[in-house]
Amino acid sequence: MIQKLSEHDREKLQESLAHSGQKVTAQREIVFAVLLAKRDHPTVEDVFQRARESMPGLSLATVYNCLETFVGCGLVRQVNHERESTRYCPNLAPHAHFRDEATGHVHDIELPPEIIQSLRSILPPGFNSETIEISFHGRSQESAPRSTSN
Amino acid sequence: MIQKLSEHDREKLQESLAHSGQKVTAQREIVFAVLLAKRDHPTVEDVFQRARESMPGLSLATVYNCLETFVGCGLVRQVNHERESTRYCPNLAPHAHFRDEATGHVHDIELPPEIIQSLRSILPPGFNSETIEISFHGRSQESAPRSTSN
DNA sequence: GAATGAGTTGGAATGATTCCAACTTGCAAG
DNA sequence: CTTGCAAGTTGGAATCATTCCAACTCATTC
Repeated sequence: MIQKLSEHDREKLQESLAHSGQKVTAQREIVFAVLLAKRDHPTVEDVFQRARESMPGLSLATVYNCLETFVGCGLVRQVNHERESTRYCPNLAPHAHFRDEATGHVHDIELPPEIIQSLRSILPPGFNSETIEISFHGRSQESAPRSTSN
Repeated sequence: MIQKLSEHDREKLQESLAHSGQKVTAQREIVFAVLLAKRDHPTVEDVFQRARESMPGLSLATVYNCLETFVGCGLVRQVNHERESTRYCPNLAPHAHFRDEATGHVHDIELPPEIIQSLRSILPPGFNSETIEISFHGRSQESAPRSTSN
């Protein structure tokens, strides 16, 4: 069961939505809360399942709508990997993604500003980029058994 | 109509396929030739249309099969952008992609090795990345009218 | 020249996403 | 109030890229 939004998060939601002429609804609150509660880059289906625990009547279409709305007003980012289901991420700081091919998990990798700068600098003249997406693909030790010595 | 493969390209095809125990077929030759002929990151459907001009009986399933085979033996790369159709790219040098949101075109951006190095260096310990994908998203001046003064 | 196996084929199946028309809700104007 | 509107929600149908599958082709080997 998902916790209600903190006052702070509700305000963020309210402001971002208002900014593009939209309203806070019960469904949007829950979907947003689900995203904040477990930042494991859930798919639409994941969000749907989790949100339904708090609101059994919620429909899948609404989850799609809410997520699209959030992306539109800059509250969350989409994360695509190959042709798999789209995942969603409420981390707004500039970051890359690391996709563990063993587990399928996605991890955020912080992106230092100088890297972003140097990436921009490799664009030939005449190319203006608004967004840069970086994704690593490999294996991490997350699922490997931890050394038992500590 | 697609030109036949050069001797050099046919050899590359033959070797890469042989390397993973597969054979050169007429269909694979044509599909490969299509990729080399126009490096505009075609979709499967694009490749299908172009290849059919030379081989009208070719089936879409075969184009999917050929492209998958090529990816498997390292002859071409897949390029995904959001949830659009997968595109294919025979440029094997390390490069990023720039996606022009006005035209939908994809451009290759050369990636200097030191950038790749510095990107690898931001991964926390325990993360081993085999591949890094970088895609820019914005507008280029490709379709803007050139200055008429030169 | 029959058997084998890789490759090809067309059509059916899948699965994520989008579309749509009906329904609900909150609110503002009469 | 209560009527009407606009925004949001809903479930189911439609879409579309991709995958699956079983039948077929073809070159090779015994």
